[in-house]
Amino acid sequence: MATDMPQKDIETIVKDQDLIGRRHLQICDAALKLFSRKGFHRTTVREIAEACGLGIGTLYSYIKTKEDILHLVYRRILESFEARMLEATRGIQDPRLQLKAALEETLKIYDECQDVVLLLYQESHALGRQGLQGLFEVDRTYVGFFREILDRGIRAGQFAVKEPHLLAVCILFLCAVWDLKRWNLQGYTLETVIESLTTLILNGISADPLVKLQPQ
Amino acid sequence: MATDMPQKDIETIVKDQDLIGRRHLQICDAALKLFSRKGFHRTTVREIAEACGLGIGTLYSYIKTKEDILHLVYRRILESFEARMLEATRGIQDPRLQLKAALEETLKIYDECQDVVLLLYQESHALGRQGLQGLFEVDRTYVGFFREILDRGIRAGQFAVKEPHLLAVCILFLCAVWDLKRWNLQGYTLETVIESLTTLILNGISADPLVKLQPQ
DNA sequence: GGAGGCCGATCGAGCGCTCAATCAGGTGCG
DNA sequence: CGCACCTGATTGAGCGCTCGATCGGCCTCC
Repeated sequence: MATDMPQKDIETIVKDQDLIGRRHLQICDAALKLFSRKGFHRTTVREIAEACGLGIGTLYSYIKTKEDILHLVYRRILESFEARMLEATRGIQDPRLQLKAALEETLKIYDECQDVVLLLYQESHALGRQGLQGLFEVDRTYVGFFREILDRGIRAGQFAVKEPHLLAVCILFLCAVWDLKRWNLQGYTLETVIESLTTLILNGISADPLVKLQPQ
Repeated sequence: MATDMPQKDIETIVKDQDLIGRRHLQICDAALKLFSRKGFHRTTVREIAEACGLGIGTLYSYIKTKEDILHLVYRRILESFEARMLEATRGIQDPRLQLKAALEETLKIYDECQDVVLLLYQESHALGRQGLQGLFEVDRTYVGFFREILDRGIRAGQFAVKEPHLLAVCILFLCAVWDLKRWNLQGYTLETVIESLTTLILNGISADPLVKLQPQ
């Protein structure tokens, strides 16, 4: 599962693989905080070095360019998202309930990590072509996950969807509204959003319109 | 209509208001192309000056900072979006049809102006607080427009929506999927997306589930 | 002649990145 | 054990450069 994404392995001066791993974690932690607060462009490499307790030169022993740091951060984030997602929906049989659970978990993740999601949407264009391809790949597996749920629901006759892939993309995208439009959603709670989106989507794709979730 | 948004009027050296207006248009046109192609940060003021046929010094007679240019561009874009939107839905009585028309027009705009929409989502954080407030204001009127349609539909008993504002935000946001996730939507046509989103949303909020649009 | 608009050479702050010097820990030898 | 040696990680001053912004002189038109 995405463990073998197109790695674009970062060139390092240092040889020790174990050390590289630890340092990369260190760098990610520091960079993530700074990027979230100030954005990628406004954060200097010096700041990152200072924040993770390394000299600039040392930092550059573990990366080749500033962009590499962004790449590290993204990779780490998306892997953790995907893991949580799989964990939260594993073993649910009913497609309707599984979709509901997937939506709920994604929104919870997005709620906890709003800084990160903003970073993903706003700064990803700072990556080069190769870096973007890597991101796309991960996103595709995430979307593919929603798509599988939709497909199962369609086969079971519960969902009426003509373009499952398109819809999967839309559903996942819609979750980001909570982060990208939060300034226009003040006053709403996470629970309200979960409920509203779930209702909208489940009703929107339901094959049997009489079985409405949360009819009220 | 948004003509009196919090203007954050740009300080200029030049006095002639008419000239300022023309020059600002000139600057917008040039900057928009460059920003779309290279993003805000990677575009230099020198390039903008050259592209709009002004000297750097002259350009700086019509703005105070580089950020001002972004602000000008955004203002112009959003005003034109709103105008098209109003034009396309004016006079439609049935809330269902009006919502459908609003969705369709928004998606068409977003299709034509994908560079611009990307710019809006990716670079808006380069604006200061004041600039952002201005954007938010315009976005709110745009959202408010969808909200009015929803409210009318609710009063008419056609829509079952608990949180109309939240839903309006979601609907408008969802349209951006066509631009922000286009790399994952290759192969789909604008028409397919319009149809799928319209179906999803109208079914998702319909009070009477038996009246499905495009049941097929 | 002077006010208003135009110009681009110039400034200097700030950036990503390098590299020669330094340090720490392991290894072999007497 | 102690010393010499070596490899590889660490350091930060500084290089080269870019960019936003300025400023003083120039042109044009009333």
